[in-house]
Amino acid sequence: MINDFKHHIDRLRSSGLRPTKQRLTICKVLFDRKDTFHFTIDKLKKKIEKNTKSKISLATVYNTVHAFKNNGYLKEISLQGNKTFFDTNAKIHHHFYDQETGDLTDIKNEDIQLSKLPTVPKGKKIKDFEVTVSIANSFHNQKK
Amino acid sequence: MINDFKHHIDRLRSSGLRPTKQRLTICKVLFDRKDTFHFTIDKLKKKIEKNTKSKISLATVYNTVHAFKNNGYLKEISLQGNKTFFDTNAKIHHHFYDQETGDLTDIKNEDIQLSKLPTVPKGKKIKDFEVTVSIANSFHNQKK
DNA sequence: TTACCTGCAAAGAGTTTGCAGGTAG
DNA sequence: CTACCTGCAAACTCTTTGCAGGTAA
Repeated sequence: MINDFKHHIDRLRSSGLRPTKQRLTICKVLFDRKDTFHFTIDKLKKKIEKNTKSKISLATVYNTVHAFKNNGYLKEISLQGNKTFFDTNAKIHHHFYDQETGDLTDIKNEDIQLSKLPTVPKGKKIKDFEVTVSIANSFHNQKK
Repeated sequence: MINDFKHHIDRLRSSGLRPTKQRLTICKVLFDRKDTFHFTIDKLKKKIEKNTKSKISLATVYNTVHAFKNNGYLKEISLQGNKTFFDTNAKIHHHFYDQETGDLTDIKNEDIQLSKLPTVPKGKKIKDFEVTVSIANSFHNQKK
């Protein structure tokens, strides 16, 4: 369904974001796919440039990703390390994190179950929760 | 029990780490306390300098914290954002993360319960898992 | 004496910001 | 026309690295 941007245009407008060429490209890369997509800003920028065979400004990618996150299109993932990952699946779900390769994969919601959640501090409300399961090869020494 | 470093010296030696003045100071700040301590490298450096009224090199704090982490004295916490937090509680446990203040507090192990863990990819083993519960004031708008 | 450790400064990686020019409505 | 958006470059923050001098064993 090439050049079918209507859906994306409507969504952007409904969030008060102008449907610019760059934003529509980003929407296409992020959301016109079956699988969920885990990415860093840099990886996304490279993917866009590969797909479109043209350049996009880093600042634009940052701005757009943050706008999409603030509007609930994307979710930022909690991870060790100082790289920021985002996920096109904005619903509550969980991840395997491979300590050796850095790979991130979704855990299907039915494959993990919290039977008890703690009571939250007074005046606060649970906004989200996230389980990260760190994995490695069986022979891996965790100390390094 | 001021100046009682024996316990720390023994532990450092058993990990192949020389018990230097700086490392003992860091041990004292991190482990001679009842409560668990959540910190960034920078926060730890400032705390050390306040306690000892003298300077310590940033590189030394980094080196030491990483050595302690690799030897299992400390645990790195999975969080959103690009700041690295460590925890003096190296056992499996979980956190509340306050989206507004950035505060991190422990969730007691008995207050949270996973009744089901997913099967891991072939050849891999679970090394750790961590639940992060994001909280905010009840009137907080998650989109910002 | 030798291997390891510390401190300093420089370099690196990732992210944010300021602003001039461009574009959607 | 006006507010918003993009691209560039500079600035910032956090982390890592190289190396000379110092210290534990």
